[in-house]
Amino acid sequence: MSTSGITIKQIADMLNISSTTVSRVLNGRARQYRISERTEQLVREAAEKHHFQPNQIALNLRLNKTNTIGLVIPDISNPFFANLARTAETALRLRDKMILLCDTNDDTVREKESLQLLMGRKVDGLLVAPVGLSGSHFESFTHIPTVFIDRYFTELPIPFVATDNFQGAYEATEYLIKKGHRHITCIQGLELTVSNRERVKGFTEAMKDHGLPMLDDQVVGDDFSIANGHSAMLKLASKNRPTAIFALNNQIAIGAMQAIHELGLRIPQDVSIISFDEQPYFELTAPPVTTVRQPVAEIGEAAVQSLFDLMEGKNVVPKLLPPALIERKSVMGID
Amino acid sequence: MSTSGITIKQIADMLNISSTTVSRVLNGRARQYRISERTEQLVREAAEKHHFQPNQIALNLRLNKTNTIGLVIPDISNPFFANLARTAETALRLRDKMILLCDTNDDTVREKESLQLLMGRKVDGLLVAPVGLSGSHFESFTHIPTVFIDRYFTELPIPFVATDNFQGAYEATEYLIKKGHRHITCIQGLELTVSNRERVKGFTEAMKDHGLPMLDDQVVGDDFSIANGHSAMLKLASKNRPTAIFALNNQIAIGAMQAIHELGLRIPQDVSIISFDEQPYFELTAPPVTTVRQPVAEIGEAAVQSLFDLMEGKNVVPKLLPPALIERKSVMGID
DNA sequence: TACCTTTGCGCAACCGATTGTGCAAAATAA
DNA sequence: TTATTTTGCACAATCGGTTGCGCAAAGGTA
Repeated sequence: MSTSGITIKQIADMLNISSTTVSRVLNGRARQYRISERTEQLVREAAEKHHFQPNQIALNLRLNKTNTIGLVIPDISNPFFANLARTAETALRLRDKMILLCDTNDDTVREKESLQLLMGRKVDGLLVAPVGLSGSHFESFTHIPTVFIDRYFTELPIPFVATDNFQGAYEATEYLIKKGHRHITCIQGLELTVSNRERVKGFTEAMKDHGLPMLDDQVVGDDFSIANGHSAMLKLASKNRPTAIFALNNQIAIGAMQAIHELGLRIPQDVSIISFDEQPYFELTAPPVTTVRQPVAEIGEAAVQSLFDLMEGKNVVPKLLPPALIERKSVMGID
Repeated sequence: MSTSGITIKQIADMLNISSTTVSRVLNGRARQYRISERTEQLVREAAEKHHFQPNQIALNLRLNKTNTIGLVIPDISNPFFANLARTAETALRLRDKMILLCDTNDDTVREKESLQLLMGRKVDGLLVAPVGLSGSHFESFTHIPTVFIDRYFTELPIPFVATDNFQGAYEATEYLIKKGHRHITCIQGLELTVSNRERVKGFTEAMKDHGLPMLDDQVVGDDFSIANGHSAMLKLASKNRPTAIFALNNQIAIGAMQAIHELGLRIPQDVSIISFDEQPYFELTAPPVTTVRQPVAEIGEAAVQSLFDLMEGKNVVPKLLPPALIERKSVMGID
């Protein structure tokens, strides 16, 4: 019935005491400020009876602290980020923080906008998977504790927690090469992201280390979507089809596989595929997909931990967590 | 460099004017309050120069409005809810609202806790996929605009937007029956949710309408997780194995299929399967899975629209959106 | 009785904005 | 010149809490 909860002042008026006293009782400072036991009782009962809930907004303003963390990610519908969000939510809940969610759609404008909005809302900290390669617009944010997740900028003094994308991509590529593949195409995601760049680097480095020439069109595609995987694969098949595809995330892999099926090609006989981002269903596809697993839960938890360390003024070092190759049936050995 | 953004008062002091004037200029009320053009210019320049961003917390308190919506869902890592979250985020961003995200893990305690927290933060509205069958704890929340998504309580005067779960389940079951299946087992999710109950109802109703007896253990399982699908399927296979499985969401389907594979059984020759919740990868599994598609984007958008109608005092009617059966290869015809 | 200590609590400022009202100075009219 | 209107802006309350400090009344001591 109460329109919006009772206030401390209303309780005070009911009991004919000051709001100061009510506040002190409800904050457990009754003893400290010599509030009589009788008054304390009365206050507690009234608060209980009317389901008193302190107005966080007022608290935020007074204490200059919102107990809120901004989570800025490119795509919550991408299971990788959804899982990250979940572990972060859980970890933050344990620490009495809530999440303001921003989905940037990997759009720089939307990202900047989101950061502005979160600043205005005075979040206590930021967890962000940034778009772009330079991160120049983060320099004006150095005063608010920020931890990058999944993507980062090494030239900025902002800690990050991410998969060792280079290593993961290198191993995946090496795996393909050792299986005898020479003509491998990498379908990449958004070029303007560090995770993509590192993966591409791992790919090219492995190719080079094994003496394989990098051809034109050996890295194709332009974002982390299913649609991109799909269209890139269609194009690839129409030309000089590679024997193996390295999909730089789970969405791209789905799209590529859809295209392969549509074309009536078989995996892995006609084309092999390996994907970044392990997902439960990769075990069930036809055939099960060999993937590079990212330690999602570890990333989420470590990021939250780092953020809290940062907020407490501790020194925080960036973390690159090791990926793991999960071998299944989507890559054929050739000779 | 600024520790946390400049305030209206600081601008006022710099220009030797009052914060009132600054506020009025920045709110475009200069003309209305007869601020001179010169003063207006000075204020605008100062604001621009120092990247003035109004403190939303102060605004919230003063205007009694937070431009924040609470999104309360059971599991953000479930792609169904992740997609819902994404469409909601986009729709809300267009309307200048942000999302406070709560993942309840389908736990009543966590849900209540989340609602309390969101109340304290004075969200302008609530989008929630509730746990439980009765929703009694929502009665004390009637004063804050709320729209249920995916799940709901018809006895409460709170509008909802959801799939017509009964119809979807009925059609799926009927499809199995028409394919000749007689021994069908339904692996359900959390019994204490309306969506689950409606789906189970659709299942049993279809069975009854087609004169098929309901046996013991014809509905098994207890939550919407992969683990549940997996363990339920293992148990089912060890006894009197049904010819078809109806998985009540995508996660359960994944788990069940994993189990089927582990057991060395074939889909659909040994056991057919049909799932709720269309997902892109269901097209790629071995075999592609026949599913009931929920109109996720429509639900998300309609829910946000309903919430705004509610906040504007309009009359809002509950919406049950039609599902669609997507036929693939995971159900075998038998005779 | 006079003085000191303890008890119990309230006053008022503050956080950063918005907003109704008031009021001097300047401009205009009579 | 005087009265009136217009211009240009500031004061102070308000939102709902927290917190440093002050102070009267009660109790204790000499």
